[in-house]
Amino acid sequence: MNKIDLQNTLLSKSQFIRGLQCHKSLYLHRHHPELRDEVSSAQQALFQSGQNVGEFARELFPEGIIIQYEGVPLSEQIENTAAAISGEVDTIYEAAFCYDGVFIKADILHRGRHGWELYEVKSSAGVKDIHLRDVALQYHVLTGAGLPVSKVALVHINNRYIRNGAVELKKLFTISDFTKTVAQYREEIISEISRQKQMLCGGMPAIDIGEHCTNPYDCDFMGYCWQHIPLDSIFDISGRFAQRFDLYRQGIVRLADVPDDVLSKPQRQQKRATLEKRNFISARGIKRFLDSLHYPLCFLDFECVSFPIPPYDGLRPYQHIPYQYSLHILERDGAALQHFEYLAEGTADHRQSLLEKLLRDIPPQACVLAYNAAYEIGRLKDLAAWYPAQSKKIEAVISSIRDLAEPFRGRAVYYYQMNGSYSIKSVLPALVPEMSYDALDISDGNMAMQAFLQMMVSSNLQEKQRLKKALLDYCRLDSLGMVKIYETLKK
DNA sequence: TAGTCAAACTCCTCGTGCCA
DNA sequence: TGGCACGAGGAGTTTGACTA
Repeated sequence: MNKIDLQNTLLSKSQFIRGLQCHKSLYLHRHHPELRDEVSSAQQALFQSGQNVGEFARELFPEGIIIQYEGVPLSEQIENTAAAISGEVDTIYEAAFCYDGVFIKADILHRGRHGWELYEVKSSAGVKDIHLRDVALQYHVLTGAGLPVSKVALVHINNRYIRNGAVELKKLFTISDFTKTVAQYREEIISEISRQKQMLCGGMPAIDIGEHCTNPYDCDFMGYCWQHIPLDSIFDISGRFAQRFDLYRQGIVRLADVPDDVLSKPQRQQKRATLEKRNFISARGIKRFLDSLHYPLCFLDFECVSFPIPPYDGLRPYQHIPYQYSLHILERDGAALQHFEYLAEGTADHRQSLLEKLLRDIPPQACVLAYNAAYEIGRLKDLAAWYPAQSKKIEAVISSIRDLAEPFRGRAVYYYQMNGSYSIKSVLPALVPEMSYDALDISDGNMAMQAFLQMMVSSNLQEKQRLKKALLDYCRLDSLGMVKIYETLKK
């Protein structure tokens, strides 16, 4: 979008939504965009996936024209939209309008029997309150600009749809009619636009941090607004802690000042461990867990990818598809560690070959350890449903799975460096400081998913090899990290 | 973005004790 | 015996943390 044009436009739709969440965020976005937090690559990937859904949904109303916006001034986009409306065109994608100082782009605009129908596409699996305000704003602008609007609808993913053959758009997407609902928001939208315009003409609004910083979205300026929060604050307390902001407003910010009686038992443990820099270890709890294991021990970690639009038959939207695993095997105490792995290559459906290799790699009668095993169990159950002929073998693996996170979730082991978290990304550096994700190109599952997608589409052989190595390194570290955690527990 | 799980929370039922 | 208050315990719901 043209920057100069944006400055001339008082509000864009995304800015209005931002302002609904917090006026200060909108003010900073307009006057101090340099203070924005860095957007992670994983967030960018998610944003891009949302865009793809929007483009895919256009096929619900095919043969429309698109209002180009790359490098095109806003005024020209609006003129092109007006020309399309007055012509013979029945469907317009990215139609541009401006009214009341607000600029919007409508995902899909379709000429219906009784007027124009507005379809806003969301990649989520359901309708959220913020979506209604989004379309209410668009309705306000469209009708204000003189367009007769007969229908306002939200198009979102139907996550119960199961692909069977070519994607059936009418089943993949749910279209919910909110024509009557948006009218109820009219007064609210008009007064909010006025409030936001007034605010932008003045100084920065004095809005303190609060629940609005993360609801409905994480604010881009948290790094700026939250800089006065010290290390070891009430915001580091993990788990449910509804009084967080009540205490903050009473001036209680430091973890040390939080009264014990408002904390749960694990939270009190976290507070004590953090303040006294001490670890809590229950030898009995560890023994109970270790006694439930037996050799050969398999340490399994899956990496998965998911798409809003299912790429293969039998898949639901956003269902996780395993594309990689790393498996370390310890045959007996003191034996050499064996390693097996699988990484899909190319765009073909690789689920069956992954499953077959996995079932070959896991020895019979093994005890399989996974970290937060519910995730691995879920993927194995999916594989059993996709390939019923293998379901007995898969069920046997599932019944042998033990969760390595158990001693940490149950707080039999708590290191103060874990900061209330029991994820492997917190536990491993605390227990085994020499093992770190920092040195890797890929340091979490989202990055791995993005790298895998890049690897699939990249035509550069060198880049493919680099991504392949990074993916294998990352997944190997997860399962090897589990081995190290197990060894530390044994000590 | 979704799904899963466990913990925390809420709500309800039931038992107990007290009093009139 | 009935009415009320209170607490314990269970069931159901919500939330947060986790995975990708």
